[in-house]
Parts: sequence; structure tokens; C-alpha cells
Amino acid sequence: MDEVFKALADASRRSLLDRLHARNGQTLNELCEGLAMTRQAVTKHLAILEEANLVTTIRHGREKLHFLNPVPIHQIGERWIRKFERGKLAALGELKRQLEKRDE
Amino acid sequence: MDEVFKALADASRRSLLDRLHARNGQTLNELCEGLAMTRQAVTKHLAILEEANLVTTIRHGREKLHFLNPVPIHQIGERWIRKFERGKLAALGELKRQLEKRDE
DNA sequence: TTGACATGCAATCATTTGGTTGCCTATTAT
DNA sequence: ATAATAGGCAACCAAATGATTGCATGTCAA
Repeated sequence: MDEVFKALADASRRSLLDRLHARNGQTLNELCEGLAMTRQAVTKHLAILEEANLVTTIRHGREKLHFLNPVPIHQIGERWIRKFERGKLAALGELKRQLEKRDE
Repeated sequence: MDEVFKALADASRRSLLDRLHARNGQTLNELCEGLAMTRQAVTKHLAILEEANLVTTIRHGREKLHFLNPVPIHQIGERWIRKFERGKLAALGELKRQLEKRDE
């Protein structure tokens, strides 16, 4: 879980996920196109995404195809974000009450 | 958005949010209790959470009360995670297809 | 088979990050 | 008044991070 959060913390990596979401199964060079980064930098980002299981790859000859794995993202939503949504209204209510109390 | 992702990337900060979720409106010292970190380290984490608008504070005499703001978390869920859930089945399907193609 | 293409590996570098220590200020309680 | 309490500020430090460059390897096509 921590690895996923860490992987998602970088805007370049989130944009790589966006690219794969737009078109899945791209090669490293395709993913590099138009980015203000060297290929090696992209390689490192992809390695981190792969480590976090957000991206799966398969070699196809001399090419490496990258596929988005949406499962960990879904899990963040289910296991983490949802927890905070339950207490959401209560939290805001309590905050509002305290803010008003400030003027007493 | 980037600030929120960055703020959530650290396990200590997520655990501070957990603590506030368990009991909202805690002081700095309360949030420090039982943590293997100095008060100043916690202060810095809270500053980052506050900067990302995940935590709101109000001074109450010499105490500073910390409140969880669940809105940015909710936005991550709505604006970011949901996007990937829509393509979820398609993505997994395409991955499966490619994996099978590997053996050709 | 040999040159071009796709990717991998390793060393290096600057910056950011997470943390510490030491001291200072403001507020409350005795 | 003064001591204790709650928090703030600043300098400093080690380690992690994001990125680069240079070279190596593996694969395909002419």
C-alpha cells in the first residue's frame, strides 16, 4: 500500500499512468515521446510503477510493452479513501462547531 | 492535487490523518503521543498536511487544535481514482489478451 | 553480417525530504 | 511573579529522490 502511495506521489508517474490509460500496451519509446525527460528517467519511473504493481510489462522481441494494472488504484479507493468518506460529514460538522466556538 | 498526493505519500502523515479520523480536534502534543518522532518532526508533517488542505487548525489559547478535512481525499477519489475504474475491465482484458498472445 | 533500433546498467549529481537539536515566545496555573 | 506548559523557529544532517551521461547488450532488418 505504501509503495502505491509513493508511486502515485510523482506527477510524471501519474502522467505515465494517464498515457497508458489513454492507450494501453505502449513501448518504452512510445511512452517517452514528447516528454521533457530522458529515456532513462522514464525507465526509472516505470520501474517504480512496476514495483508498486501499477504497471505490468511483457517483452515482445526487443520491445517491452507496458500495461496499466488498475487494481491497486481501486484498492486505494476501497480500503483507504472510503474510510475517510464515512466520517466526512461528521468531521466537517465538528470543525464547523469548533470554528464557531472560537468567538466565544 | 499534486500537493495532496505528495502529502499522502508518507506513512507517518497518513497515520496522523488516521489519528484525526479516530478523534478529531487534537492538539499537537496529543498527536505526538506514542510516536517514535520528536514533536518538531510531527509539526513539519502537520504543516505539510495543512498546506495540502488535508488538515485545518484553530488556535485555542496556547493550544492548537487539528481537524481533518476530508474534502481533498474525496476529490482524489472522484477526480482521479474513478477515471481509472471506468477503464478497469477493459484494461485487464487487454492485458490478458496480450499475455496469451505471448505464447504464439 | 552488420548497422540500426530498443532497452538495460552503472556511476554520478543536485535537490528534496524526514528528521534532529537547541533555543525562543506565548499562555496558563500556582 | 514565576514556573510549567504548548507551541514556533532556525540551523543542520543523512538519506532518498529524480535526473543525467556514457556505455553495454540484445534483437531485427537490409
